[in-house]
Amino acid sequence: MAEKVSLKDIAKKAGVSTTLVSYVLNNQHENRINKETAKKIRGIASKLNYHTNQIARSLKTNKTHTIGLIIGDISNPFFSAMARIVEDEADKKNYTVIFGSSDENEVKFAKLIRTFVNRQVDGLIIAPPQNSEKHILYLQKTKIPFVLIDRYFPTINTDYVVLDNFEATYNAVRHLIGTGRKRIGMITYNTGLAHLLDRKAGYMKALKDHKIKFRADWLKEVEMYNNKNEIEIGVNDLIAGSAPVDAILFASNSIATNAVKYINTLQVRVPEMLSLIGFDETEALDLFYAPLTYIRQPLQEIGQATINL
Amino acid sequence: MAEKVSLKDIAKKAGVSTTLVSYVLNNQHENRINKETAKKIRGIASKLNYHTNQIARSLKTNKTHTIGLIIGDISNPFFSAMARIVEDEADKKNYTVIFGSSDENEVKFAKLIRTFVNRQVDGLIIAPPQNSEKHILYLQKTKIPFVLIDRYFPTINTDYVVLDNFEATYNAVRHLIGTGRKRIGMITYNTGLAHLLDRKAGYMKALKDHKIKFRADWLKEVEMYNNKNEIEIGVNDLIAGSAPVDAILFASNSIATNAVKYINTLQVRVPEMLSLIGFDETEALDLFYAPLTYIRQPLQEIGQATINL
DNA sequence: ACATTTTGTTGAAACGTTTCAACAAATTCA
DNA sequence: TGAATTTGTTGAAACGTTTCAACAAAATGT
Repeated sequence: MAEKVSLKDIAKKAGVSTTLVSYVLNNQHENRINKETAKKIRGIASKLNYHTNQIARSLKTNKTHTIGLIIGDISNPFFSAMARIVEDEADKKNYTVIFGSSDENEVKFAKLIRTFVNRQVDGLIIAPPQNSEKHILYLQKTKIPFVLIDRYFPTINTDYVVLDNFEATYNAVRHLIGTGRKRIGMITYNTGLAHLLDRKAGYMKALKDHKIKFRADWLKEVEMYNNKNEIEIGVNDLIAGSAPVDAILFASNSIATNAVKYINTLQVRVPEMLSLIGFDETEALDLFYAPLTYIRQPLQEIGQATINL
Repeated sequence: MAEKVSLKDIAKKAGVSTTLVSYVLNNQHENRINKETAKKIRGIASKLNYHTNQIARSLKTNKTHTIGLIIGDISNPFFSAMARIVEDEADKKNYTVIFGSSDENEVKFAKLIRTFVNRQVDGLIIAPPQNSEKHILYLQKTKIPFVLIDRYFPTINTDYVVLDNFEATYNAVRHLIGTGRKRIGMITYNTGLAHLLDRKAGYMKALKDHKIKFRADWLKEVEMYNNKNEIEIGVNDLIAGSAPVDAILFASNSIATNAVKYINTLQVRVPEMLSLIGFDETEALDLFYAPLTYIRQPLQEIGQATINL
């Protein structure tokens, strides 16, 4: 029971060639094939509970109908939301997605690329970590189509789908200023990732354009991982330091979550004493007593654009 | 540039047979093979930037080194945390994971099973939705190893890794009673899924064992999807109905999140007026002004046990 | 009646591996 | 020295598909 059944088995049972079975089951040459034999073949196929061996098919056709998704961490809500959208879009086109978390680690990232390439994925969707330029360049040589999401490398000419991060933070800061805030801090990562530099640049430019002199102690840069402590120190500095701020802009949802958790334990009234703006909506923050403003990424559109590329 | 290079290419360049190349690259028959030729082959392989075609290998070996993960929704924190752990464990054994979200929908679920089986996954990890027994039975015939997680079917004899849900809610309720609560409500799904029935049963039994007479209007059962409204109505009934409760037990993280969000907008002091206990820790709830108690699932252990099976 | 076209079907090669069975040459044994 | 063993290598089949090129039989045209 449940032995593997192949085209050959069907062919034998039907007394025809495997070619014919293949044609019928793939609806090819429909105009040529005898309706009766076709029906018979289909009958046998379903009686034997035949299922195409995709591996064999892939080997022959050189298409795996698989797309690889490499993100920072699938358990991060931002990425898992992304994954869900990619999955749905892929499904519409009958693709399956395999995923891997890089933990923003260049070595793990390289390994994932290698694995996915070996598996002959038809395409890749990638949120590249810092210092991974060379692997992106490698990928280009390999001719496997890929798209960067969320991040990009200004020095490399690739397809990418990212928010206009500069504009996003620029507008956010302008909004804060519009509501009367004058001392605006930001917590971001100490990284060279272009999208984060853009966010920083947008922040700076907005201050400048509104004649607010930027102070170095308004900007806190933390590690990308295990940064809980740093974030708390940063928050402390910002609200209790020599020049306390009246608003903070967080460069990512995970920074925002950690910071807000901490602020939650403090005696700070939000938004009366302190305005907060986050990046990437996340359910986690909905429960904060004061509603947070978000810079929302149009994930749906991003996902779709990506798959289509 | 970047043309596909195969064993044959290496063999030709090295003037040996593909057999030998295969042996060398897979470190087989090491004792037999001439060190020099081995080195030469390896040299050529890396110069040509050879990478095994896993598809071809899989076809021959009948192993794909892929495991399929079918959960309710990858963007649900509980499942994405699960996915992350599965990924890590799989990675340790050099497996890749493909995933799919069933949305608790039996039809989508069946399609995922079919897809993954066609792709010859080596094994499956499944959080089965309601009414999917027949697909599980089908899977058993197919001889593909699989494990159920989070849920199980009492009528089917399978491997599964689930929390002792009965015990968990039993203890939670006992704890509430221990802290003086006497009118304890529960919000769960109106479903036949055994693990949720267990949670309900644990709640009931604990009440009974502590001589608290259960009242039907303490128990609210909501749909598994699009239940925001129902949950809010449920919460309202529980705290403002004819017999207001002094504690609520939520049967899942998503119920808890929705409920707490709503409670957050009300004039209810937690935990003074109302105790809350959730299921499956989720970051979302950390920001609630009052710390919530959780029934935490030992995800790590679950993941490991699962992969090993 | 013969040539042409259409209809229905098939054999065999190919995709890139793995692996069995075999072999010649070199080495060891007695 | 001849037999036995070890060392190093290989040809070819197989995995389950897809697809090209070919063919016979039937139908059509003149």
